[in-house]
Amino acid sequence: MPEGGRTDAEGATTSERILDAALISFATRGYEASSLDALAVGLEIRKQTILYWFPSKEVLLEAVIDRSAIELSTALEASLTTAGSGWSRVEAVVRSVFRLAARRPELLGLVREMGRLGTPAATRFVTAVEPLVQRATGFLEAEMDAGHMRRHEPRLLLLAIYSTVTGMLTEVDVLRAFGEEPTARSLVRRRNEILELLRSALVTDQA
Amino acid sequence: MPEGGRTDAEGATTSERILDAALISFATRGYEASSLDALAVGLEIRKQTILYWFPSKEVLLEAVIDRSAIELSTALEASLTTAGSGWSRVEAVVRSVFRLAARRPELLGLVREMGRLGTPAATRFVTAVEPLVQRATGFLEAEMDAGHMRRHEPRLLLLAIYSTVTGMLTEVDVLRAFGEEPTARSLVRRRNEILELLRSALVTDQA
DNA sequence: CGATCTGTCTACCATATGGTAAGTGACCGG
DNA sequence: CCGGTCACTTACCATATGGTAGACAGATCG
Repeated sequence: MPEGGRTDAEGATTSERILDAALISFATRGYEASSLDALAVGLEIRKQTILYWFPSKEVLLEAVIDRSAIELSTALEASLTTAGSGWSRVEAVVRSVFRLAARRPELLGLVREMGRLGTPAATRFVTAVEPLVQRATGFLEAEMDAGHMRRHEPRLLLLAIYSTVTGMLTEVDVLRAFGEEPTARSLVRRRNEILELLRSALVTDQA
Repeated sequence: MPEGGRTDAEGATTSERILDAALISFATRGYEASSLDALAVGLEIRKQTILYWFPSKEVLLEAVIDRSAIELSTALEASLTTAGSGWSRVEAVVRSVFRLAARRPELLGLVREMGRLGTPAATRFVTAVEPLVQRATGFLEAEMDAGHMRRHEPRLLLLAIYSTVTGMLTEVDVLRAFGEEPTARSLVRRRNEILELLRSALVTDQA
């Protein structure tokens, strides 16, 4: 009972394949600039098959958002729970975001696209990720109270970290302007730079 | 000799008004999602008037990019030259970016849009801003050599600063998720947070 | 076997898009 | 006062878009 359409050679259902392709297109070209026709051609499928699974383009967007929010939350939630305490935990989360970006760059790209799709799409995403933000700010606050980190407004600090990380991960063209090619080696370099920066900005006792 | 079309009540020529409206639309809705028809309606002008001044949508984009790059460079170049040395100079630049963002948010929005418009649009912008990057990295390197700042890879550091600042300025929806309303008061708060963060990350002797 | 359901397809359609061609009226130098 | 240029307009067009209606093949089931 596949549920989601016929499965292809690799065992992916049709609706999954559509979601994958849509995510990539939305994240790179943007939602409005992505056409169902182009999507269909890329999938070697007729446009109406897309509209069979997702009755409108907007519904497709919502499905993409929901799935991505879950995937993102799961990955981050995991590293937020597992890792140690204090700075090492911040480091673990940043590392896991970079790992995610290397494996599925579209996910980060979609986050970036959220800004453009105002209400209600962005709201939907934001709501889905909200618990994650809560946990993260809670953690930061506790660390500051314990004196392990320099005191900052937790939400603003988180926003700054988020901005820095996603920016350094997604702005490929700006990256090129700064002389960084989008290679795996460069990704590691950027990750280390961010970690260094954050550490010197946050940690009080460099133990 | 106005050069640029008839001047309206406020003395703006037609082509200037088109450029202004296009900048705002490209920056907020995105280039592909902006239609010449919509632009024309907003300006209470016929679409063909737009195509009279800018023979194609792409040419219009290039014009918007060029003008924005100049405006941006001028503003930053000024604060990079005027201000003192060391940390106070970094602070001055960040402050001037925030001032620019308060006055003309579209400019920062367009920078954000660059990523999506791959070659050749992004290249065009990047080339125009290139000298600025050179000056900035040069300055940072000198400060590090002088021991006023913690040592980092200058280009990566600049990229990180850029990411943080533009992120905290442009991601309105994400902002809301973090509980920040896009008000003037919030803007000041975000600016101060960034300055604090950067200072503790960069400055060695807190003099 | 026949009825029904599922997944995909063909055929269309109204609208919006960027762009071409050809006007129209105001101004301007000779 | 008249020919031409400038700024802007109306008329139109090919294409692309999201979406509707309905046919068709294969599986499932009574």
